[in-house]
Amino acid sequence: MVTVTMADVAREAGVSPALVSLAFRDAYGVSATTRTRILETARRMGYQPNRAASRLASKSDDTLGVFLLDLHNEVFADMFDGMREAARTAGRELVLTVGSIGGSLDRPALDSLVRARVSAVVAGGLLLPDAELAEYRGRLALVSVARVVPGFDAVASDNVLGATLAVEHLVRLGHRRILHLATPPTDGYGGRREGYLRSMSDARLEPWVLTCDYARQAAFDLVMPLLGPAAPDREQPTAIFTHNDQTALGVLDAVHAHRLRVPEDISVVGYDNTSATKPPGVDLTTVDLHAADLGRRATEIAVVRSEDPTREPMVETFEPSLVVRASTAPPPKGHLIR
Amino acid sequence: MVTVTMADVAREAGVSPALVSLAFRDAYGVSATTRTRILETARRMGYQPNRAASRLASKSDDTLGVFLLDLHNEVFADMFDGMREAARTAGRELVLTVGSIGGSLDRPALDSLVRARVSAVVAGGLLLPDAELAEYRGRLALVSVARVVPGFDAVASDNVLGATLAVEHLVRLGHRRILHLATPPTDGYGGRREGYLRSMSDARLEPWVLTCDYARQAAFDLVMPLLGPAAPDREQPTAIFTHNDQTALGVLDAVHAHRLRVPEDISVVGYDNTSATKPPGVDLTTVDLHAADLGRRATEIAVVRSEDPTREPMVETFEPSLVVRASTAPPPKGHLIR
DNA sequence: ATGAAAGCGCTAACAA
DNA sequence: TTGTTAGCGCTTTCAT
Repeated sequence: MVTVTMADVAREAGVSPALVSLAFRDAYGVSATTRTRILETARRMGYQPNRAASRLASKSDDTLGVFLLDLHNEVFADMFDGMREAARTAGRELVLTVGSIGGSLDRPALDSLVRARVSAVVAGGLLLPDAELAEYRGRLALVSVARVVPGFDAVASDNVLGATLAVEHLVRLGHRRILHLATPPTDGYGGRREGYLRSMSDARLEPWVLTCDYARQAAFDLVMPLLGPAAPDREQPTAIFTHNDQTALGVLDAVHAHRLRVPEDISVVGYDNTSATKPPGVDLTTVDLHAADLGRRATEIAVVRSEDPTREPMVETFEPSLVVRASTAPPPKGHLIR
Repeated sequence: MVTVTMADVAREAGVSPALVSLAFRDAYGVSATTRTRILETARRMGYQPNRAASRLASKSDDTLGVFLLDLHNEVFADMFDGMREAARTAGRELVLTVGSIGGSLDRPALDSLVRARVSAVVAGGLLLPDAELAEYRGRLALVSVARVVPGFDAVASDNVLGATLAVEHLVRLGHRRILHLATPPTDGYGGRREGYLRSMSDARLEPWVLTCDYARQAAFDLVMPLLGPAAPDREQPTAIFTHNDQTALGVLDAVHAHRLRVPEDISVVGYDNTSATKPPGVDLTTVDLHAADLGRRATEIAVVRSEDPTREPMVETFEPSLVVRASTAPPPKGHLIR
């Protein structure tokens, strides 16, 4: 591979390397004509600055790191859209690392970003416990998206509110046996479960929580046995509220597998409002996390943070909203009378 | 942010920086005891090597770049799974860049990888024309996934075969009016369209091709007017074969919106075998691209390539396979008699 | 407006 | 087995 260096460009353009550097970062003090000549020469030679070298030489670095938990969950694609938009606006580059559903890749991914010496990291879907994340304090400027991590910046969403909106919607429709598929207990993600429990209690209803992995298949496997005709009638939920859309889709899969109808036989509410919930065939009622907005705002904060690493951590909280679609309706008559 | 350097660790461990460097890359010639002491000290201090510095100092770099077209399309998540597995096996780090559906971000993303001076790039879903990619020859070691790019390594899939499998399956079921939703004409992605045209011709059927963007919504919008009762009967397809799963899902959306049934009223075949096609409610017949396998193999080749940038470009071609599910059946009787 | 020179944190000979 | 030294390709004073 032929690699063009700044010195090559300088020689070709008949100037000093320093001037090329200045021209590329359009600093003041380079005459317009020389600048154009330098840039033109560089373009002709296919020169791209060596980022490793510039990062090393300059104290400040303009690239931001991104961590996303799982590419198979579209909510992270939504977040990324927002991040990219904000990065573009701020003129920052983004380097992406990816975790995995179990959370076992959180650490390797973050360490990789530490090694890359990015000026700040925007992280969506971190699963590492607060205590372990604390080890990164002072070593990595981190902005957490959709989860509050003590000691770090965060752009959060009011999950308690989101769950409350969902449950109250179902209660208002007349549901009483509302099952909640909750995340495995992980630091920072308890809000949806908590909001569910609180709203159920407020409505004087008995809570029913099952813990469920993030994957569609996991929800399917978990719910299948609950819906069979074999299951005792009173145990059948009339509505299921899940902690994310993936699992809601898994629930729909199970419902369809039993040849039951949504919402006539059972109502389903998801969380995240990913695009897969929108199509006519799905039409899922869900809580909109506003993932792109969270990602955008978190990135803006990361920019600020990278310019001033010392200021106090800031936490901004967004409000989710309920998107009512066709997957929710009053429960079947038998259940209403009860 | 406190940043620990190699010199810090060396001082603390009472050795020279060079020895720390050796210890970290567990080279021969460092006594076991010193190595453990060094590593232990480093761990205690939270030291992570500065990758910018090591990349600069060493000619060879062990990180691979990844380009993925679009995070909203799960086929790229599948590819990435394979890439990551291979990278892990080879002990390489991965840095990810993301493009966008229109292809307008291909260049910025690739340039970013050039600036990062990664040793090789594995690219899935490149949309840049062959001629423009040619500019990167000699400047970027590129392994293209699922597309052949002249002058570069590639792990391709036999798209002509894939389309043939799909069409022959439909023809065998008795379909005659088979619509194909093809990609916009882009270098390297003509195979599916070509395979469709050839198989239709072989079956003495009239081809019917509409060009359709990659997105689910685009397919929905395109197909909606074709399925309405208002549409002249003879113009209604009995089967639709799409260039990817996203668009197939869009077709299903449109079919459902018209309250038509799959496969009784119309058959649908997708392409990619992403996980969203598998659930009971979807159960889409599709061509399996084996995306993870492609990604894995491409990454293995990238490793080889980065160790020997001079060898001839190699192209490996995988065979797709047809996954028959519930979205295909013989056409409605009326059409059979015709 | 431009150039010279030092140094960022590492690696890679070469010495010891 | 360990230390010394000279860069890697940039940025950044400081001169000119």
